[in-house]
Amino acid sequence: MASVSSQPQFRYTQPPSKVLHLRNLPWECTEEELIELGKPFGKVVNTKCNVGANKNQAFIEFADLNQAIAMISYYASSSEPAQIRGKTVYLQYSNRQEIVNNKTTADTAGNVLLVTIEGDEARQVSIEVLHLVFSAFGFVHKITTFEKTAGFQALIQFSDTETASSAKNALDSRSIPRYLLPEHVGPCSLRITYSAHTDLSVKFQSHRSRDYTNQYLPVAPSAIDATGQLSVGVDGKKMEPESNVLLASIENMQYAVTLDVLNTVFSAFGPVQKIAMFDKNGGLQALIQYPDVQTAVVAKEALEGHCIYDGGFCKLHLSYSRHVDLSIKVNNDRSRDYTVPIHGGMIQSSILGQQPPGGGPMQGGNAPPPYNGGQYPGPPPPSGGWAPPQHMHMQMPMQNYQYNMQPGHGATPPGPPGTMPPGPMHMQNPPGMPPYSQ
DNA sequence: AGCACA
Repeated sequence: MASVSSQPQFRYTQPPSKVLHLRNLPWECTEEELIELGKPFGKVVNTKCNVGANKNQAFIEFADLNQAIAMISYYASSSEPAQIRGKTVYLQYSNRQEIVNNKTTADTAGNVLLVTIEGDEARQVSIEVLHLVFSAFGFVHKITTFEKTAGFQALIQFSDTETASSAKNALDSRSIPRYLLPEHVGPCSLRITYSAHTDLSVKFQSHRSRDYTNQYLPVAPSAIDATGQLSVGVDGKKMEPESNVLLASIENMQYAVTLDVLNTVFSAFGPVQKIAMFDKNGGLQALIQYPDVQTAVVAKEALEGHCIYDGGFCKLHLSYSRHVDLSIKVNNDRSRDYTVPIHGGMIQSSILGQQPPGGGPMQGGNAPPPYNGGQYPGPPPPSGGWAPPQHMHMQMPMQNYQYNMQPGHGATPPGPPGTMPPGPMHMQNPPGMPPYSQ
C-alpha cells in the first residue's frame, strides 16, 4: 500500500553522483583514509565516516561529478578491489547529491564560551569561582550555569571574541586551582568550546546566573531567604548569607591601615556608605557598608585573601556581616558615615585620596615595596594542570565609584551597563594611594 | 555488504 515510493531507498545501479557511498569499511575508519582512497581520482571536498549502526559505512564527496565517475569506473574494471587497511571496500554512487556536514568541530570563535566542568564534584564549583577564574582574561559580562547530559556546564560571556579566545586557549582542559575549591572537592577540569550565543539572557542574579554588567538586576526569589538575603550556593546548600555590609579583618598588618585606605580600596567596587573600624583579638577589623548586596558580593570576591600592600602585608579576610545598616555615632579616624555631609567639607577631600595623617604607607622611609604588576595573586598554583594567566592580578571592576558630596549632587551613580571597555582589567590606583596586590 | 545528521 505505501510501497509506491517514487525514489526507492536504493537500487543496484544508482545514477551518478559526486557523492559515493562506501560500505564494508574497517570499523572506525578515519577521514584521512577516505581521502587517501579518493585522492587519485579527484579532489575530495568532504567525507563522512563511521556511518550506520555498525559505523562501517562512509561517504566521499568529490568536487566534480566526473571525478566520482572516474573512481567508480576504475574499480568497476579493476582486478584489485578498493581497500582500506587491507579490507575490501565496496563503493557506489550515493543516492544523495552532497554530504551534509554535521561537524560542528570547526566551531567558530565567538565572545561566549561553553564551559563543561568535569569532575566527580563539578557541581561544587560555584559561579563565583568561575567568575574569578575567567575574569583573569577580561571583564566577564554574564555567566549562566546549567545541567545537561554533558554534565555541569556554564556559558561565559566576554566583551569580544579576542578575550574569549585568550581565556579558552589558556584554560581549556586545565584544572581549576585547588585553592579555589572547597577542601573536600576533587579535581575539576574545564572543557571549553565556543558557543553560538553572543549575548546571554540573564533575568536574575541567582545561584545559577549572573549579569555583571547590571548590578541592579533583581535577585531571584529562589535565592532569597526569609531575611531577604542571598543564602543559596550554586549547589543549593546553605551558605553565609550575603550582606551589603562586609566584615574585614586584616592580617599581617605591617603598615597602618587607615579609614582612608579602606575607603579607597573598597570604593573601587561601588560607593562606600559607612566604615567602622575596631580592634578585635589583637587585630584590626572593619565593617564596610555598601548600598546594596551585589556591590558587597563583588568587592568580597575581588578582595578576599588579597593584600592591601605588596609583599603579603595587610592581607584582607572578608565575610558578610550580619549588619544591614551601621550606626555611626561620630565621624572620626575610626568611623565614618559618608552619606551624611558634615561642615567643612572634610569628607570629600579625604575620600579623594588625601594621605592619612602622619604619612601614608607610601610615604616615609618604610614605604612598602612597589606594586609588581605581573605578580600572581593568591597562593602558588598547585602543581599540574594550571598555568596562571599572565595578568591574573587583582580582580578590579572597570569603574571606580565615589560619592560626590558636593552640595546639590547626590551620590554619583555607576555608569550604565555595557560601558566597560573590553580587554583585561588593570589596576587603577587612586592618586596618592598605595597600590595593593597579593 | 546497501545511505547519516539536526
